[in-house]
This record gives sequence, C-alpha cells and structure tokens, in this order.
Amino acid sequence: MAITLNDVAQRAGVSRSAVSRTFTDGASVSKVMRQKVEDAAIELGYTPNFLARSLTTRSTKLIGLVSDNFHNPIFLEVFDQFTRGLQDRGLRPLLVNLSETYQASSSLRMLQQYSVDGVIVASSTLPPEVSEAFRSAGIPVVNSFGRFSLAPKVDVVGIDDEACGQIAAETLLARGYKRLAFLGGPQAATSTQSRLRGFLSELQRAGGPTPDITFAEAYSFEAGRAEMQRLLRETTPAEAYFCGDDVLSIGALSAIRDHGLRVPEDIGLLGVNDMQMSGWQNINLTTIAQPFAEIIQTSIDVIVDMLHAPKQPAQARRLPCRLVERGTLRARP
Amino acid sequence: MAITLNDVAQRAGVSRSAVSRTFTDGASVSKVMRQKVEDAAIELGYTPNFLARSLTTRSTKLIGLVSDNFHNPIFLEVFDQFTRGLQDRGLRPLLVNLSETYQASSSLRMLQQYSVDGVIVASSTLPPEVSEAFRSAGIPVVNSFGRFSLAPKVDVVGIDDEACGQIAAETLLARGYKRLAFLGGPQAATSTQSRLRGFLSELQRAGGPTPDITFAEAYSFEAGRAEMQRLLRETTPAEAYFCGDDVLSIGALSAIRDHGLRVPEDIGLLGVNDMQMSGWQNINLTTIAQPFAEIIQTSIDVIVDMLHAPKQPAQARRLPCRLVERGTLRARP
DNA sequence: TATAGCTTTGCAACCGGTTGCAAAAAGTTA
DNA sequence: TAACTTTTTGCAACCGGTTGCAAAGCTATA
Repeated sequence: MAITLNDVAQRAGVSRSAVSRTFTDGASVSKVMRQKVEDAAIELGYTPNFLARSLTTRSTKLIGLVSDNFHNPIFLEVFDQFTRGLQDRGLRPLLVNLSETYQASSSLRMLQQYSVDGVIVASSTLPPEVSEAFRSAGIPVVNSFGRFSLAPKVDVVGIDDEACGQIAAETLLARGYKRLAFLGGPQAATSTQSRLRGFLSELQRAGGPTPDITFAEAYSFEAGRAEMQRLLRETTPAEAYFCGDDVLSIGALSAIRDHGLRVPEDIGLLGVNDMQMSGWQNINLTTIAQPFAEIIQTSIDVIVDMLHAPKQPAQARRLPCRLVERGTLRARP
Repeated sequence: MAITLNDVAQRAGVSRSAVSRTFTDGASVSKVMRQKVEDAAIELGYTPNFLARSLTTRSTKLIGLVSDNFHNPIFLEVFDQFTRGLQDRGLRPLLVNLSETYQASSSLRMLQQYSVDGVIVASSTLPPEVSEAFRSAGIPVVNSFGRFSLAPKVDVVGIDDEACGQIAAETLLARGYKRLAFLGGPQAATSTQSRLRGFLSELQRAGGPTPDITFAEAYSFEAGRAEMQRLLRETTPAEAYFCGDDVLSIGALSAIRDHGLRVPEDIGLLGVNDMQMSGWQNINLTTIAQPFAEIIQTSIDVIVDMLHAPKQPAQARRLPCRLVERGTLRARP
C-alpha cells in the first residue's frame, strides 16, 4: 500500500542503504546519489516510516503526557503549551487520561509497549509513586506541577507552594486584614498542605492572627461555592480568604455575591494560578500567578536533556510565584 | 535493555513463534505451551513491543487527534471525553495542536510517518480540506464538530447549525422580543454562517423582525466583550442577542453589566454550547446545548467502524441541539 | 496396528527500516 | 602514472515482532 524504502531504491536504481542514508542526517551520501534518491522519493511520494526506524534507532520521539486533570480549565492552557512545546522539538505527545477506569499501572505498561522516549506526568494531585514507577521502569520522567522535596526520587518542576503561602500571608497582612481564613483545596492534596504551611508560618513570624482553616472537596467551582456557602451559613465569615486555587475562588465569589455581600468591600478573596478566566472583567480575581509557561518549558527541557544524557540524580525545581493585583482585595490602607 | 521475544523463547526453551503466538489472540497454542511461555514471560517481566508488532499487523492503534482549539474552555471537556472514549477501546490518542507554526500539511506527513490507524479532526473552524487531505492519503478520518453537507467528502459528525439558528429564533420570538440581533463568531467560520442562515430563515418564516447582524473576531471572551462594547457605544442595542457561542456570550455579558445594564431585564442573551461554566451560578447563561457526549461517542464509533470496514462513502451526521433554560432571557410573557 | 484428520510446533521469510564492514570509486600527492 | 587517502556504496545482519507452510505429534476411526 504505502511507499517503502524498497520502492524508492528500485525506482532510483540504487541500494536500500543509499535511500536510508539520504534520509538520515549525518550519513555519507554523495551529491548525485542524493539527487537521484530524492527525485525518486518525490516522484513516488515517499516518507520514511518512523516506527520501523525506531526499531533500530531506539528512539520513537513519542512522549507520554499523562494527567488526571481534565476538569480544571487551567489545564487546557497547560495542554496547549505542552503540545506546542513538544511539537517544536519534534516530539509527539501521546495523551493519557488517568481516571478510576484507567489506572496509572496500566498506563505504565501501555507506554512501555509503545516505547515512549519519555513521560511527563502533569498533575499536582497524583501521588509521587506514579512518576516513580516510570523511573524504575527505566523511562525518563518528569513530574510537572509536582510537590517539591529535598531528596526527590524523580525530577519535579513546580512552584514553591510554601513561598506561595507566604506571599498570601504577606499580602493579606499588608492590606490590613485582621480576621483571615484559609479555604484550601482537597485536604489530601499536597499542594494545599504546603501552601497552608507557608501561610501559617509567615503569619506566625509576622505576629499575625491565627486563621480559620477549612478545605473544599476538590479544586472546582462547585466545591468552592459549596464550601463558601457553608461558611457563610454556619460561621461568621473572615475578612479575607486565601483560596486553594482560582476556580475554587470563583466558586466562592459566586457564593458571596449570592449571599448579598460585596467583594472586596465585605470580604476579600485571593486565589492561586492566574488562569485566563481570572482576568475576565466580570471576575477580576486577585491571585498568585503560577509561572505556567516557565514550568512547562522547563519540564520539556528537563525531559529532552534526559533523552540525551544518561540517568542523572533526580532534582526538584521550584519556580517563583508572584502576586497579580486585581479587584478582589482592598487596596493597602 | 528491554526484554524481548527472544529472551522469553530462550528462557522457556521454545521457539520464537511459540512466544509470539501466546501473545496473539486466536493463535494456536496448547495449554502446556502457553503455561511455559507465560511463566517465563512473567519471570522476565516481558511485554510485547507494539510498534514492532505493528510492522507486520499493519495496525498501530494510534489515532491522531488533531485540533486547533486550545483556548475555548469547552475543548477541555472535549479532550477529556475523546481520550477516555479512545482509551476504552484500546486506542491511543496522538495529540496534534495546529497553529500558525504547525500547519495541517505537516501534521499529515507526521501522522503518516507514525502510521496512525485513523485521525479525528476535532474543530468547527478548520476548513474541510484539512480532513479531506487525510482521506485522500488513505487514512480513515472523521471530522468532529464539522459542518454538515449533503455530499460530504469526509465523514462529519456535528450539530445541525441551521436548526440551531431556528431554535434561537423560535425561542426569542416566543419570549416576545421585538428588536433582535445576531452576534456571530468569526465571519469566516462556517458554523456561524449556518447558524445565521437558520436564524434568518426562521425569523422570516414566522414573520419576525429583521435582526441586526455583527460578528466577533473570534470565539473568545475578549472578542465577545469587545464587540458588545462597540455595539453599546455605537448603536442602540437590541432587546436580545443570539450569540455565536457561550464564551462569546460571557464576554458580552460582562460588557453589558459594565455598561450598567441588567440581563435579562434590559438585554437578553442566548448562547450556544452549554459548557460547564455556563451553568455556574454567577453566569447562568441560557443557551442551546450541543450534544457533546453523543458527538464524540459517534465520532469514535465511526472511526472504529472504518478501521474494520473498507472505505465506505462518506456520510455527514447531524445531531440535535436543545434549549437549556437559565437566567439570561426573560420568561415567556 | 495402520491410516486419516486435526492440532501444535518450528523454520524461515517477511514487515520497513538502520548500520558495521569491506569493496569500489574518487581524490591527492609525488 | 603509481601509491596512498578519503569518500561513497552495497552487502548482509539486525531491530522485535508475525505468519504461511510443512513437519511432527495426537486423537479418532476402522
């Protein structure tokens, strides 16, 4: 059916090796030979079969892109940037959607069967074991948006969640807020735990108040809204909330407004992520930006390096967050 | 490095064919042989190499999933459902992100090189030629969210955009709106054109008014907001707007509120898509729902059928839309 | 027990490429 | 022109599998 090396060789009247060589850079081919082969190839519409080639070269240029986060709108931006970044480097993302029905363990086997050159685990909620399994199977892996650790078992690129919590504390204190609260993501998520730790330690250091602490069920609009509704109903609300992430904040925002309160006049709100939507004028969320582009770029750089270099000791990289001022916190007094 | 067929054959003391056969269903292997081989395989941790296999079986189970829409939040839901649906059937999505820097033509060559079994083009904005190129290259292809046509050159699964326009007209007329307007997506998008056509024809049939017609630059929040701002500034606004899609509507909504007008009291708004966010209580957009799950499921069914059956004549399938009542249109009088 | 019929097995060729090696060709130098 | 390098080329083996074919092994039948 498809045109193969053989067809081209025959058409050009040369050996198969010659054809192979004209399509392998760095191989030795004379000008005239190259011309003959390329003419024949164009004439027949030949393109080399990458998978057959991979058998001997041991490189497929396939990168497993595995995630369990197909609901938080921020991840569309993440997938956009990952796919473009990989494409720019001639790599191909094989997308894996982890869920209850498709477990991490089967994804490992599957990606092995497809001989992927490497794997990017893009998730802040998957346990480290998922990434570690790839590494122990000998597959280069990087965990994007993973948790920082001093002695990581796999390469991690993410933000400094504790520093993020600190920034939140500094910001809220500087605005003169007195009664503070932490409205975290799912309690089990390590990102939420680290942010809380940083938040608390900075409050303590600065002699600030002890905040109320609650957790939403998930990083989602509904969870944020539900938890804020509960808080408004059952408690005296704080003056300002440091929320687990933006989508959660937006849920909380809707609950506050429905309750007849104003933001930022009655209640202040601070998110994390700076997703596009947070900049929309009808949301206009003050938030701590994750450097998505840098995290993704760095992750790709790391995995590309691993393709060339032999196995290096794993490293965890922390990239800095920064405050994005918008309209859900009152101005400094 | 990795364990191969040979290793297992040697370990089990049998021929390579025997090993291959125990991992190929439908092949002839005796009980004892299977046992021996499986023992050895487990002992060594062997899994067959899918790519090597594909060389002779001519099936990679790889499906190219190509899209140019990595900005509209609705597409995260789309990718979620596509990847799960494909995974459930043992197929692997190779994600392709088309943009100015990565053209459709190079994606065709690339997907050919990876011998994909089929391609799903998920886009309502890409021209039909993109999908057609795959078909003429002999690769099974289905265009999801593509435009309906009576004599399509490739299989298409989408909504009935004209019917969608009709529903919009009926809905707005039934609410007693007199001054209507169409705020479309990009003028070049065929989806926008078809919806406009259905909208106009139904208005005419029912003896309704002639609507104002304008187009936003893109299916995006900013474009919707910018166009609505312009309308509010330069024209007498209509009583109700039928918008190109939900994200556009949300942009328009924000412009209207910023202008000090209320929705639905002063201006009515009707979207298309019913993305998750439209149900959020602070948006609460009345909209015409696309049957995403069905479109995606059908698309996968179609491509799977094509893998087994020889080339059939192309078919365009239209799935029905339905109105989702929320809070941006006034009630029937 | 011989024979026919079915199942199981291994051999060897093949899928579409790459690559080490040695022979052939081309280029240098004297 | 001869001798020596360097470059180009083809052969053949290999990557990790599958599969048609024929031989070997079994079972059933007479």
